[in-house]
Amino acid sequence: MARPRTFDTDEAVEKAMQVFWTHGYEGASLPDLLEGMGLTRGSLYKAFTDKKTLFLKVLDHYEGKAVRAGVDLLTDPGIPNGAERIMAMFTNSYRAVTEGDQRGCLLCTAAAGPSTYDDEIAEAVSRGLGAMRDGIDVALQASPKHADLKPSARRALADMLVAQYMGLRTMARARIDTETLRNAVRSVGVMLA
Amino acid sequence: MARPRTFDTDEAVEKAMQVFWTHGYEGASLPDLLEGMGLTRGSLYKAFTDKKTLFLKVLDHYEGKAVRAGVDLLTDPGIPNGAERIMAMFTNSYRAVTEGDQRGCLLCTAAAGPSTYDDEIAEAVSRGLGAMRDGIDVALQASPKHADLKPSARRALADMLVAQYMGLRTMARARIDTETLRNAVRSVGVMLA
DNA sequence: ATTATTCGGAACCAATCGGTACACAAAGGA
DNA sequence: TCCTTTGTGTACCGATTGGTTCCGAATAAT
Repeated sequence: MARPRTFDTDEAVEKAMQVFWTHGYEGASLPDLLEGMGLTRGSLYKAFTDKKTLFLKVLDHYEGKAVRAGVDLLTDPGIPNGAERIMAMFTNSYRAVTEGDQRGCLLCTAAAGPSTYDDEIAEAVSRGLGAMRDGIDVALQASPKHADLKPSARRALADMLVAQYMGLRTMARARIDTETLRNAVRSVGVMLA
Repeated sequence: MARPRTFDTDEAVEKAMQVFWTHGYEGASLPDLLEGMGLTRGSLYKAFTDKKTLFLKVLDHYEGKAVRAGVDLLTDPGIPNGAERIMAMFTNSYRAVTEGDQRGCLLCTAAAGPSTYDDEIAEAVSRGLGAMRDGIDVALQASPKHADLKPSARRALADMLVAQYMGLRTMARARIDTETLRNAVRSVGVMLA
């Protein structure tokens, strides 16, 4: 009954995510997005309403992909010791940098940027970080050294580790030297050991 | 021999800092800055060359003021236990939020933003964070529990604490609930105790 | 008083911003 | 086949961006 889309919406969101991830929300211009997504203004606005709505979709996508991957790792029973799962998460972040990815974490970049003045973005960021916190909490329950912490204390430790994660990834984005990042990760390991 | 400035440069930089602190580098428009600083385009460009140069000046000013205050606290012999100094720094950050200041840390915002693509800004951010790290390192030397760590391990712990600080302040900027921030600070206290 | 010099202010600039309007293309239902 | 509906592409929009130019005003040295 009507002309079908010639592009895949999910693919387009995925590509938009790459653009936002690199340039940040405000730093990504419409032309940047159009080129990265491989479509024209008409299509973008028809399918995604406007830039902010697209960004919210991208944040959802990021949660369902990057955050989800992290949570999967944090809850992976294949690694019996939960502290090791947490360390794997931090080590992965470090390795991303050494392998050339200095974009940090999209959620963290959004936290420092548009979530300051936009409630919906702030809410999405908060949701994503909350998911990470819960994942860490589950991992801590599987850590011999932390399993019998009081739930409130364990949860507080998880909050601290989320902050640690954010700081680490923000430092990566600022191109802080890898030695410093390595040190920070190492110290987290000492703390959890 | 020539007409003198009718405004004080340091005062102008201080006011510019407030604007950048609130809106971030890219988010602060020229009109924002002009209004906040109380001068016109002609004066601003005559005195500060351009927006980026002004921002670098602002970062210097921030280092000489906010960062310096933090380092002073971290090295304050009036608090004999260095771990307590560090906790005072984190507690101050938390209190800033409860008192209504959700702007976070200018350095951290710059880290997530323009330092990604501008080398000079990245360098200034790195320098400021390095100063904090050194301050924390000094504090750790004055902590009975950490004084006899190997210097490399102590330094690594300081790096971790800087990341923790960045994460905490970035979360504050994203308006994460104060309970979470409180938890994170509390856990840092447990770790250092 | 004259002059050299810099300041402050406003007009102005091209470029870019996010977003809209509209004509055309494509597809399925009648 | 025609018509309705929706996607696509392009031209266009006003607003805003950071930055420049230029002129009158102010000041200090001569």
